[in-house]
Amino acid sequence: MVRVYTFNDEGELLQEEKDTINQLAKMPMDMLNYNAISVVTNIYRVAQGLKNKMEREVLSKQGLSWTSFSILYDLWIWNSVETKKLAELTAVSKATISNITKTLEKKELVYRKTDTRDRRITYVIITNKGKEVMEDLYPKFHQGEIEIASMLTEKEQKNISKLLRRMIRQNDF
Amino acid sequence: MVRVYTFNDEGELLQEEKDTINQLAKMPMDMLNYNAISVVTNIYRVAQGLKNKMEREVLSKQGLSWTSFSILYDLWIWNSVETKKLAELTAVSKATISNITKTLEKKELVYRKTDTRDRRITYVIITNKGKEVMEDLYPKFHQGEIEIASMLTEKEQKNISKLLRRMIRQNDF
DNA sequence: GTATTATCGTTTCATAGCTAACAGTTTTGA
DNA sequence: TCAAAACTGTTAGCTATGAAACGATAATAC
Repeated sequence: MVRVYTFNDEGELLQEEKDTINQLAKMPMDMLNYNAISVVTNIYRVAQGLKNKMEREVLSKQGLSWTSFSILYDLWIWNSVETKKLAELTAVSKATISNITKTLEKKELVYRKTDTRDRRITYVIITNKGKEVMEDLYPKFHQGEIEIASMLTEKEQKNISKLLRRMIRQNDF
Repeated sequence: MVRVYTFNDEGELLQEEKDTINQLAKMPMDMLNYNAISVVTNIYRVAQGLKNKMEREVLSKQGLSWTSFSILYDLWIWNSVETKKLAELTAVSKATISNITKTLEKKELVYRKTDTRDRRITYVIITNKGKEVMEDLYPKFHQGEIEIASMLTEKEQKNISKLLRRMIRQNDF
């Protein structure tokens, strides 16, 4: 759960940090936007926390990483997806997809198949064993999501989702 | 920017996905908590987006990863920190700290020093070159934070931070 | 119709990240 | 006192991650 700043209990940046930034970065304290710092830091911390929680409590049961699980989930939904499409969907590099697919293939959860017409294209296809793994993991994964979000009321959940989607859209994430 | 679910423009899960989950995971659609799905997915997506943006637009100038930057930031503030403390602060394993510290040492941004009294303890200390790197990077990093958060009003920024901090506290992230 | 260009996936090489094993050091306990 | 236990950091061995180079294939241009 990597984080940059140190906050106190009220979510305020420590005075010592403010002073250091002021002196060392030659940035007067009134040039620092504390709200922006807080938004970015807290989003990242929650994201890392939930990734770690899921990998530790759910995905480790099947020896899968978050990204492996994401890819296997896509294949569970779509059955067969081109390597290139997987890279776009999960927004990791094609090299990473290549590696992860290799790992999933070693576990016999997926297999590869070259397109017969355009032989540059490779499809990745989920196996029955892969489907069984997802049938086992998905309900537990979703339970984890519910737990994590349960710290907010339904209204708050809708609200935070709306704000996050705006950030995604306008920042082109 | 790894993500699991596919949403349409309104932030709704695709019907095809609902059906698949329903059939394959034997989870009736009314057992799925869409708000929880949305919260978790969108938080993760924003986090990955901001990490990628920072690494691409800011940190790559000095060849630093997000975690390397976090560690160097801590050292910039505190000057000298024990390896063990760095692992706690950044919440990565001590093995990772060992590796990253080695990389930072190779770049001459930090150096190590063994405690003279308790020789099990190793301090990591920032060099002048490390400080110069932070003086260069930090203002650009903070500018990136401001940009990302600027998609929200000040009131929304305060609100989302409050909700995220509650998730951090109650989930023990 | 062939040469150039574009596309796709893998490989290579580097860092990041984890768990487990290890080595050295200090503390504890009887 | 000194052997056992606890602590700290590194190493070993694995997967994940990306950029760049590469090899194979297909599309384009002339």
